[in-house]
Amino acid sequence: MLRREITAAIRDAVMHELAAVGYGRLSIEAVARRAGVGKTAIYRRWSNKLEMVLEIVTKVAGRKMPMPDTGTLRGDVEILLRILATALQHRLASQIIPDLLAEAARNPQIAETLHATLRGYSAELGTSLVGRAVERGELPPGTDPDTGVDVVLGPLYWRLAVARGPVDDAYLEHMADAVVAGLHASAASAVVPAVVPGAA
Amino acid sequence: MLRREITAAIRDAVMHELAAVGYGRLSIEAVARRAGVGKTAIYRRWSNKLEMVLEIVTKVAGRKMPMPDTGTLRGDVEILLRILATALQHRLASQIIPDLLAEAARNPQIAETLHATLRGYSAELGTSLVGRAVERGELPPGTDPDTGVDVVLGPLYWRLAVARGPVDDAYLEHMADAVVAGLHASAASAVVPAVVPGAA
DNA sequence: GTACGGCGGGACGCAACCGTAACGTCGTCG
DNA sequence: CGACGACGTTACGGTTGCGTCCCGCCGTAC
Repeated sequence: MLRREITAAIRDAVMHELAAVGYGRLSIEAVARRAGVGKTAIYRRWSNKLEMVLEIVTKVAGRKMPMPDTGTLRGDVEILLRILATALQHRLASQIIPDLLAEAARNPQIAETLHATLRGYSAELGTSLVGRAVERGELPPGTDPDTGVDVVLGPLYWRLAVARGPVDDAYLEHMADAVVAGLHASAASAVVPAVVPGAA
Repeated sequence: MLRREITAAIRDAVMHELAAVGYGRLSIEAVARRAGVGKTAIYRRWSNKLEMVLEIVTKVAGRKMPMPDTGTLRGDVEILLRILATALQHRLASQIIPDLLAEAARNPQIAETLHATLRGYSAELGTSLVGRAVERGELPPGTDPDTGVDVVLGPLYWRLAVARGPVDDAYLEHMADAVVAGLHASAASAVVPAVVPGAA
């Protein structure tokens, strides 16, 4: 029976170590040191650095993201931006996420795991955000949810994770306006003809 | 007199090694091996892994980005998206850029160098793209160039470097429409009052 | 009370790198 | 021709990490 507190300590140490040195430099010994644990305890649970990191990260990332329905597209977008901004400003997340994304560019197994998770979020987000807007009549049917997700998440991710610029309330407000306008425009320009019932 | 061909071989090897294993795992010995060069030749040029990478990367990134003036905001945006899409799909760039960005999150010196370069591009882009649109009357005066840059670059970066989804001509067209709309909206919602001469 | 199993600690042999130093080679300049 | 300097090679001692093994400790279940 593996002791839970030990497992928890290891998970915690992995996340911090990941943030501190990145996946490439992460060593089992450093994790053990930080967790105050013997290497044995780690190898008893996972057989690989890769396996260990993937299991731990997916377990963390698997937590459901809240996706409230505010009743308007603008409201949904704004709340989503706020959630994302908060998440991306957490110390651990802001270091681990870009690191794993970079690592995914060269490790197929990490890429698969990461992008599966991301696809999950995106799909959920696309259907709930764009889908509900379509139902409300705020966006035309046939709007592409994927493109919509890019428009919503891209700018804020760029600012927070790439440019590392400041984000305040006013910025989020303006961005929400811009995003909603962008959604309308991308929907309008997507000349995907609606399915006409009975047509050949 | 250090031999140029050797220096060039080392530069090349560093870029490839950076793409293959990332900054964290990059070793001088591996660079020397790949370049077909002795370690001595490397230490004769740089004293550090950090110094070496920074010098090489900034030299590569320092190449001027073409920023044509098409006469319309829509045209400028579209051509910019095409340039960015091409750049981000290059094998080396698509692996090195995210890697260094992730590394920047924990190495102040890399962060400083990278963000200085990025600020340079952004400033140039903001003044030329947004600035010219303002001069033409396509955007209201007082439009924030920084927010504009986020709106323009963010979505495409997200799709190419994060979600790793496909990008074709149609996508770029829709995205250009969305971005232009977003720029208008963010400009309109930015209630930065124009400076009234003579006001208190 | 005894057997069991997870635990930390420590040591193992092996491999990769670090940064430096001492060679001998080769092209170039004078 | 001779000196010089950049080069590749090899070796150095030292560090770090790997994955495995054994030890003695300790709580729990029987």
